[in-house]
Amino acid sequence: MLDSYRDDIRDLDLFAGMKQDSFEALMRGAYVQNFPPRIELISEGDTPDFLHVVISGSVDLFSSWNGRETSMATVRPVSTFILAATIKNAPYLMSARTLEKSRVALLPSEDVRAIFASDGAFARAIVTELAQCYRAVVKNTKDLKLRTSLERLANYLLRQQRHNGSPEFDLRMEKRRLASFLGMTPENLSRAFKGLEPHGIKVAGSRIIVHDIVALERFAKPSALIDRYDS
Amino acid sequence: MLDSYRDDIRDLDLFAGMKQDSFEALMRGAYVQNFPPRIELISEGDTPDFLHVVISGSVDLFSSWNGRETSMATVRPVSTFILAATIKNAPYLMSARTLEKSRVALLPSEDVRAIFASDGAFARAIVTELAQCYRAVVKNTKDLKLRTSLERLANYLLRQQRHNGSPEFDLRMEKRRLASFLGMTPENLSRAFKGLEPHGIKVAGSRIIVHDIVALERFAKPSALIDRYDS
DNA sequence: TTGATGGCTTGACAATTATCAAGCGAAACA
DNA sequence: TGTTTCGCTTGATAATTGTCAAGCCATCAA
Repeated sequence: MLDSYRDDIRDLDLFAGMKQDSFEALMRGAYVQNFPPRIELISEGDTPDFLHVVISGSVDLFSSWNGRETSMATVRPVSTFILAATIKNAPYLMSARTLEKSRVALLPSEDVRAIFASDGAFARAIVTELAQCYRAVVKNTKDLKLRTSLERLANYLLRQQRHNGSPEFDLRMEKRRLASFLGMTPENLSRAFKGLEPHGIKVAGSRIIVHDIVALERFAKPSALIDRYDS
Repeated sequence: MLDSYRDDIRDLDLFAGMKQDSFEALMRGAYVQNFPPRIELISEGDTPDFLHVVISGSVDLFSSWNGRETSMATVRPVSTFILAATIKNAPYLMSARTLEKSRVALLPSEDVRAIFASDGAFARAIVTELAQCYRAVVKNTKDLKLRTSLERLANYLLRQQRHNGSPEFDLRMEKRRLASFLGMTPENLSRAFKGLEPHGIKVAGSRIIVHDIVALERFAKPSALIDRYDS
């Protein structure tokens, strides 16, 4: 594996504090692979062979049931995904596919579990990571259960706006996938954008302009306990 | 603290493997308290002072936003709640209230974090617990996003039926709270029960009779990756 | 017993969201 | 350059879900 990839991985909170021996043991069986867009990396129900680390590109986590499909999350570099399944050695609950050309490091699950068992610092880092993931999913559940789709979109745009720091930004994903992520149909999303125009939003293709943040916040009523990535 | 409570706690997976020293240190600052029904134990947004362990009774975890409220989970003995917030020392994302007269052990958060940092076995047990919780919430999200309310109710009843082992059982919670947990209104739940009558369900008050499991399963299409508590 | 309470149910209606079909328009391709 | 493709949008309609109001019924207390 290229040193630069190795350094990217080492810099992740998950791997930064572990013993050098452990890290090297983990890297020994690891390898990096390049994938074209729209390749399914893992399928829900499968048993985890590898812990995945997205080095570049991006990955969609999604789930299916009864012919329906929903986007659960987007994984962007540099971060891992499907840690919980790897640790528990339990079937994946979500599938993953590349959204674009992506580079992914694959760390054998057995190695991850072995080192988890022997390296206390690694175990503690996993705790922090899982606690973070858990809280993110809880926030998402609150978003889904307590808000209408219009409110979810409004708050999503506020989070993006805050993240970008600018009142004008591009959606970083297809609208159809955003719709799925927010738990609505593409048609409904299209109408929701229209519905936010009286609340300070202008849309031109994938370009979003928040021309009245105060109005948008008045409508969206963002909450730290749902919308903040930290905390 | 009574030895029997101490033993109950020690028997939890979370505490079973830790060093005896660590456990005793944890118990030193811990105490048990009795609460009447409908007492709010913690409020979302607060900073975690204690890790809670329900010894007897039951506790509702719920969240609010903009005057709306939703039930997120029920905690039954013997198990802990709000572990992630305690470990991260981050604000509670959910509130908790007793559903009935309950006995709860309170373990000071600082002690939990200190021992988490020093006892590797405890850290590993926390990983397992958090991974479990994370996966439970992911399943819940899939349930919410991929199913209609009628399908959610049908699958909920199948899970209960499986759990009880009998085709006939009592709902263990108020219908209004079940409705909230399933992400619907009480009125809608009432109609959903009616809607399941053609699919093998009979309802008499809080008594549920699954008189045609095959029909119910044909409608509900349960999935291990959403509906199984294990895996 | 009587009355009050509160959860549950029902009906009527409204809001939200999904579905289906058609058309638009930008990007990709021959 | 023209054609195709595909995501997005729009309109019409249907299904789902929520809201409001009223009534039922079991429980509990006076």
